[in-house]
Amino acid sequence: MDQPVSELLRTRGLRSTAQRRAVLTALHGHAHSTAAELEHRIQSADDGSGTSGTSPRLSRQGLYNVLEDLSRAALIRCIEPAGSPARYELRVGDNHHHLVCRSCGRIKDVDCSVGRAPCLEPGDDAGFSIDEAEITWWGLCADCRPATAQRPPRH
Amino acid sequence: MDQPVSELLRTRGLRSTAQRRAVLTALHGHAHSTAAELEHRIQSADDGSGTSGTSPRLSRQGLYNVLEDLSRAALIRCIEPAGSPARYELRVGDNHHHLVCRSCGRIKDVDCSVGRAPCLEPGDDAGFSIDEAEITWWGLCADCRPATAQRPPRH
DNA sequence: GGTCAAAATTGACTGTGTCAAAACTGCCCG
DNA sequence: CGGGCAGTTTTGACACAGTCAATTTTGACC
Repeated sequence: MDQPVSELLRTRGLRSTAQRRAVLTALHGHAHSTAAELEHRIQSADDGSGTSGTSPRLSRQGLYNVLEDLSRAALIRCIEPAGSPARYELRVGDNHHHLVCRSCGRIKDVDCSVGRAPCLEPGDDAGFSIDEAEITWWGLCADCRPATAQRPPRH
Repeated sequence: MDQPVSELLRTRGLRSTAQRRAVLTALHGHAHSTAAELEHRIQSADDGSGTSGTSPRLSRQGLYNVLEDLSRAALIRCIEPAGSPARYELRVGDNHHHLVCRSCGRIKDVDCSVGRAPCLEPGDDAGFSIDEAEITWWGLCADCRPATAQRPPRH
């Protein structure tokens, strides 16, 4: 089960190391993890696969190195919502966007209707050559919204 | 010349203090300043107005308090582009967006064609009640773009 | 299996921002 | 026009996220 991950790494010109495999598998099913969350998930448990893949030791610096290498290889993507440490996800290359709850910080992916970056053009590009439009929607998720606002007020 | 600022503060329910006036005036002509930049600008010089307004002492904590108070009063706005400390600006309430240079960090305002938040709706709001769409365009400014890319390639 | 560049670890360190308690000061009131 | 006090600011310690540089370890090719 680790074989595909190893090959994925090598096809991107990266060595297959236990640390890199661990970060990639730790991200499965845990989109938008912070570095600290990944660190805990990797250090305090095996990778949950039940197979031979036990977790390696992983230093903080090592984690940051891995995250940068994987980002540069476009195997993961990093987002930095205001007020949050950097978060990482496996969804890459589809130029999707994010919905963030102002209260609990929950993050939801939002498909990009255009699909490729930049999906949106500014009215005036001020001479920039733009390669990406990053969109973050802010609001309250269903759980955090006060009951009185669950339905839009009718005035 | 300080009178209007004082009144502005009071009309928003905030006391007019030397520190708050200094932050507001330090932001004039210096949009997208970081807290550190404001701190230096206020501590190391008078306010540049040439009038009686000399700068007060301002502690770091005091600066952060002021920035939070002014933000809550909607007198300033805070943005946090990925990879940058928080930045502050006086343009408020027009739901404008930002263009950021990946190389030098230069930030340009981009008018919002819709004008009021949220100017954009996600395809699926996942049950959130959305109040703002924050858009950041990423690219290279004219100064940072390599010469060969100054004109779009013609293939 | 040997070799060596690539990758990981170690430990100190920086920048940005926060907490809590004490001191100060605008501004209202008499 | 001076007292009083809630609202502000200062002080100093601290936390968090991330970075730097030097050393050690390791993956993968021969």
